[in-house]
Amino acid sequence: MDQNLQIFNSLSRKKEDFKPINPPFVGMYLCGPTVYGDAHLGHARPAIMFDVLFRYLRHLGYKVRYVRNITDVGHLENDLDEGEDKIAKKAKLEQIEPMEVVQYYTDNYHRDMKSLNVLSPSIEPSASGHIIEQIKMIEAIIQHGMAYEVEGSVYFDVLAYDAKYKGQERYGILSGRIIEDLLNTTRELDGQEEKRNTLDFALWKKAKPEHIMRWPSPWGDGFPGWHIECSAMSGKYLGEKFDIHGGGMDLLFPHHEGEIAQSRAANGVNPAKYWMHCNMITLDGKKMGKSLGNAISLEQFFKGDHPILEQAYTPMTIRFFILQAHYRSTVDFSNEALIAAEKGFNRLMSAYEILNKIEAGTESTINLHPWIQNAYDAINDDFNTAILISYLFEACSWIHGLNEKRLSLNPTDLDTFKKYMMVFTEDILGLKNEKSANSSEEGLMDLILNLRMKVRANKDFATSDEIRDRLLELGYAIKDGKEGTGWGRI
RNA sequence: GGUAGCGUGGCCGAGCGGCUAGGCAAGGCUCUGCAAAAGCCUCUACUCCGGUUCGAAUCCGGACGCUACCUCCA
Repeated sequence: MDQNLQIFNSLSRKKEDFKPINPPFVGMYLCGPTVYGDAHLGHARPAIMFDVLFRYLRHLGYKVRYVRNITDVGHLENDLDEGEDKIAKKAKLEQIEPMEVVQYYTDNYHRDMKSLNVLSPSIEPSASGHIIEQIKMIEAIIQHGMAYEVEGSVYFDVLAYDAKYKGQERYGILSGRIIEDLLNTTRELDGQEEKRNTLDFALWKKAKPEHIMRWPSPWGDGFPGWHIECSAMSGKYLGEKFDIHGGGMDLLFPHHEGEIAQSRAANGVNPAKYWMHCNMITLDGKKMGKSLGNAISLEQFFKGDHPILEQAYTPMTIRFFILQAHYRSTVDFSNEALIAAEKGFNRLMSAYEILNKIEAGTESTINLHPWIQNAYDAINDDFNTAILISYLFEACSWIHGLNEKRLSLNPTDLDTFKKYMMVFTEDILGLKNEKSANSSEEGLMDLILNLRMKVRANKDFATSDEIRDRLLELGYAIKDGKEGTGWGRI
């Protein structure tokens, strides 16, 4: 916990020292997915970024409660009165129960996150399970005069809110938006006559008779608005004021701005001390997004099943690829970039494996301490995983040096080196070797390679090359080396 | 139009005033029966134009180009 962690706070647009509100406890909340479609590359980024955050805070000794929600109600297709719940729409399309859609895509999301070695959050609440909390919160906002009911729907009164907090934290504090500008530039949308102001947003929407997802409320049957779920659930599990709230940059406005306004209106406080936003993953320089139709699902990446993909990419390649860029930068997807990431990652993992076989020497020719501190400094500097990875590659070349006896470490230092390689690679970055060979395969290959070695000793290169070529056809690459012959699946 | 931000070597990507990451590709070398693999070495870039400074990719001003948000979005 004695590391000097700095986090870029979207609220102040500056890096700030991380000081938890209630050490050693840390509460963090990440806006999870709306489960109406397959998880795509864009979902992976915040999940991985918060995973590293979660892992690191735990590594530092904090007691972390990590809440990541599942949004399974309430997202309007648009802000029109005809607006229809996303889940309901999908359900109608596929002729199934809305909760069936939710279950299916939630399972998919979990499966993909698990492949990416993303740890489960401490609590994963769903919006549909917290309707009562949301209603209570809306009632509080109405009571404080910052929301109003019209025809069974409830809207947040942005101007009333702004008037109340003028001079302190106006509406727009997070996104830098200015009410007057918004009033001038907000597009004219139809069907907004219920609202007092175009900026107002729905807290509760009346459900039409044909609407299938609906809950009873003091204002009649309906469903919650988009932003209220996160406010209600974060408040319930993390308290009115917690440490870190995050999500994709596209949620900064209006979603997170709305959350701040709702929480302040209901209980007077900005819910989070630090707001973190990760940038977009782009495809040909354009944001990858479901609604833009250019999203490639994680499953498609893992299987190579998409016209744009030249090959399949393993989950760890995806994770490594994302970690190689800083979370606040956009990262542009391309086959070339992913293939580069794949090769780099394999090199890292093969060195990591060799490390286990290194034997200690009598003295140390590597000074580990600056390296360890540099690596910590990198992660402390607003999670600069790219820099941290560069130190891992420095370590790679040491490992090769140790392996070839050009370098040496005494027993204590070797243990330290191994320990920190594990800390940085596995514990913090969550990278792991995914080479999977079952034991019978292992045995068979040992047998074949031993036979080939004998043949080679007799200079029967025709046979040895035949073995090599036939194995290649079967998808196994032979790697002759000084220390014997290794192999790998292609 | 408003609000954030970006423009770095063949490609991807760090960088927050001097020490000028890292990965991939490329070239060379080592190893090797050959090949592959692997390892080692090499490769000095910051869109443009001004300014501040002893010194700028890094700060300031301007131009051009690009992106995100302002509608659902990770």
